[in-house]
Amino acid sequence: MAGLREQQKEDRKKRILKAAKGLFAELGHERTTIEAIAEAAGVSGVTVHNYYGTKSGVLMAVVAESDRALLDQIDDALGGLCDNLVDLLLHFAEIIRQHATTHLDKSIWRQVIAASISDSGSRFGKSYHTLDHQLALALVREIEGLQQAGRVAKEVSAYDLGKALFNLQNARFVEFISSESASSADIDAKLRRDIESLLNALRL
Amino acid sequence: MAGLREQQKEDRKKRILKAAKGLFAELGHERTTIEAIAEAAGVSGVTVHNYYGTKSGVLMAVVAESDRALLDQIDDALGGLCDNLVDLLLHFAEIIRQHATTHLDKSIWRQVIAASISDSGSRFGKSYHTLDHQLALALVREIEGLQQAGRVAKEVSAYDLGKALFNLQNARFVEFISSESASSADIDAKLRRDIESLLNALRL
DNA sequence: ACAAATTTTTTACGCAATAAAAATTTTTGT
DNA sequence: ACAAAAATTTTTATTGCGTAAAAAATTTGT
Repeated sequence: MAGLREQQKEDRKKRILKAAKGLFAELGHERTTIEAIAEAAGVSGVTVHNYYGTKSGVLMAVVAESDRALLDQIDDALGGLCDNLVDLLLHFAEIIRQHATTHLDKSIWRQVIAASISDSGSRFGKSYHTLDHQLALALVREIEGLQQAGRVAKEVSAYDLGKALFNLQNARFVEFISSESASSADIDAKLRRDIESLLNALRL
Repeated sequence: MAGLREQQKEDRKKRILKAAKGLFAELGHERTTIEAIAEAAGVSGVTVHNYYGTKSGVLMAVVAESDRALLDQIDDALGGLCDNLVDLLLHFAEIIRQHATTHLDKSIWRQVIAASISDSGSRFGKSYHTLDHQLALALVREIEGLQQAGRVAKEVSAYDLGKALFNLQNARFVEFISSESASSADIDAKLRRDIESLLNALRL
């Protein structure tokens, strides 16, 4: 049988995630109740808690799923298109924002980011940060390409540079989702100023 | 009387904040109940909600108070001591971490940061971001000093550079509070790599 | 001092989160 | 195939956050 129990667990997890995905998209985070998710998934409310801990835990799991899809395509989407660091980061950031807004609205993302910080020690908090890290690594790989092409100093660590740039991007992403009125173009301009002022700070 | 009502409101606010400050420090965020704060302040639980909206709202107000104290001394603490950008930011970051850890523990700060994102539209969320911005402006002023001294390119906007550096610092600060084991020295080293790799990325 | 306005408190409710007991279902051994 | 054992879900109960509306108390203006 290779574990009927395990199989049923996987089934329930999937059903819960599917139900949650639909309800979150339809009603948002606040108006979606654990009980509603449970009912739609055909389990009890306590079972949802047993699997995902908190409502935000369920939400983070939903996001993790779509983030894995992003990871699968990010290399192709970047694909050596940019020939300099500024364009690379701006393109990267645009992909992230695009992906985020097509899947969930800003208020939901605020909950996701907040939960990833307040529950950073939980299973799903950690899993979220792991995915974030893998996203940063995609940026690192592109930077290595730029170094090969002589567009970035070979002396600097691509990893360090990639993580720093990712952090800059992430700070502006949080700003993006924190204001309903912030447009992608607004944030793009700000991020450009961030990176250009840093890159040119020591060009005396 | 020039407003007895206003006076009493201020009184209640102060009592609530004082009670909350003590309870949060003693018991942490989770084990501190709104009712306990209310009782210690001599008001009803609903009144606490009326003033601060949520438990995290109370917490953000407590933090805002200590942040104002930091703002009053940050210029002196920085006081033109550093003669280059890297040292300046590292010193700035150290002051922030020092201030943070002497007032509240990491778990509380996770709640504060999370609330500032998820409730960014609320009164106290906005006030928190305003204080953050003023902190960044202190950094901007120091950078202007470095530009005068010819240690930073005068062509770049001190404001843009200051905001970018502040964002880098803040990302590492969040990392600092997100892990109980992250030491101030660990984060210092990471932040140094962040800024150095960015500053040197185009030194071909 | 009294009527009006403001503010707090009381009261009630929905939901998240947690814990423990009860019920159900799968697994295991024979 | 069956009964005991083990694992898992459901039921039940409790605490606390957050919100809303009515009731009570207090200040204000005349």
